[in-house]
Amino acid sequence: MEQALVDEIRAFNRFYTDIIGLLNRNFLDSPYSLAEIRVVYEIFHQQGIMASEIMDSMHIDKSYLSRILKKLEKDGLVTREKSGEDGRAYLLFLTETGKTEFNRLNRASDRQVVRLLEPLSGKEKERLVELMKNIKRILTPET
Amino acid sequence: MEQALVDEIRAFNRFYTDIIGLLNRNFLDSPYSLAEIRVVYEIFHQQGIMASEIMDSMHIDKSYLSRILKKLEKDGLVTREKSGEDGRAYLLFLTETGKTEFNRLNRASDRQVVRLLEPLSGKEKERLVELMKNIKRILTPET
DNA sequence: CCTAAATAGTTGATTTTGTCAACTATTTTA
DNA sequence: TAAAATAGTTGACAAAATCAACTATTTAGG
Repeated sequence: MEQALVDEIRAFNRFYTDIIGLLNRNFLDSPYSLAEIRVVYEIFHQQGIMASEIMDSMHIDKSYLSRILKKLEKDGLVTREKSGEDGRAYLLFLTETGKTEFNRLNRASDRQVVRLLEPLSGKEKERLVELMKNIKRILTPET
Repeated sequence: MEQALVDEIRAFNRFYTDIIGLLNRNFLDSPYSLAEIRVVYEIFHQQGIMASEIMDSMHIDKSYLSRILKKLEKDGLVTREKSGEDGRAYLLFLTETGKTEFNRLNRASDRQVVRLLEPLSGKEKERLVELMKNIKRILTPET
């Protein structure tokens, strides 16, 4: 095992965990938890998704998810309708309110990203995004 | 605000949150929480650190940290001694047991990293680590 | 085609994680 | 040298997450 590589990756993970923590911190003074926001994100990006799919992608307990969805529905961010194909399942959708709220939440986080980028030159910003794209490319298995 | 850049960074964060989640998942079937492991990490890397310093770097409530330290001390991973310079403070150290345990915890996580790297060629691995180093360099403010 | 196993989702009970306020004991500031 | 700030602890509580048991439906195998 190439321990040096593994160590570097561990170091990066620790470093980047802090960055993500910084950017997530302002979600925390919204009325929603990170898990709840993440659920909204999943539905935003895949209208009509089933709870069990969210459960798989988030690695979250189905009972916990069920309660999160109940709250989001109560708050009017999410609606569900019975699946035609599977009588046990519901299809989840963001309401207009849900979409608006999702964008509102992201704007606060975006401001934080902008603050993070502030000290960088235009060239550095471009380069950063290039690097990120490349990491994604390498770590995303070919289809 | 360069929205395209911000969007890319948001996408990367979401992507990398999943990676970190994957790598952290096997910490979760250790007897320690991520917060506890992180505290051990901080002490490992700075023997003699004070609780208040950990509190600042982890953005964790001091009462919560106090209880984590109590548990780690009870388990024999951490010891503390009164600071000579500040009569209110304690200096924290990992015991040999603590160091051993910290390495044991990391080994499980390392195996997961190796698994993640498996599908990559040697060249891709090198490149990945290069990219990570560059991101760190860009995002770390000059001293 | 019909029973057994698997899956989607809910609910109740509980544990774990994290926060808040109040407190003691020191140290710093002005 | 009194007032404010800081290090850390404790008790009470709230939020987040898990576990087991359950209903209802669907899928798989004999």
